[in-house]
Amino acid sequence: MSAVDKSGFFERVYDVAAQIPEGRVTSYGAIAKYLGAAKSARMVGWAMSASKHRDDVPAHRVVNRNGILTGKSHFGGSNAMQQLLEAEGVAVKELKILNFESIFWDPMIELDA
DNA sequence: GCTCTGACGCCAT
DNA sequence: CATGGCGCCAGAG
Repeated sequence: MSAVDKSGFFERVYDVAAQIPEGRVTSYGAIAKYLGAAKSARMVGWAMSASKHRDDVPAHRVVNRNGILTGKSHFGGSNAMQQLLEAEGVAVKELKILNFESIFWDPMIELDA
């Protein structure tokens, strides 16, 4: 019995998100694709909303395909998401991650799918 | 049991 | 180049 039960779709998303290194970011689509559901990027973001009560899931490190903090609105209503990213060394400009490609963490590569 | 919505992504216009 | 609509899967009403 592991600390994380990967019985459902949520747990799978949490497992990947939890492996995102500090100062790095990934996209919903990248995680979705890694899970085998490339077209279900929405499910990933949706799962994240349910992960708000989880400290193991750094949802602030997950952004959309454009590197924009789309979920910022769900992050307490303030710019908390951007603050968290900048605190980790991620440059963010107007909810847009700078050098997004440089800090992009792809599970398909890092986890070697 | 059916319908609507939803932290996205890509194609069409 | 910008805007809109459809598709995907799963939970909640």
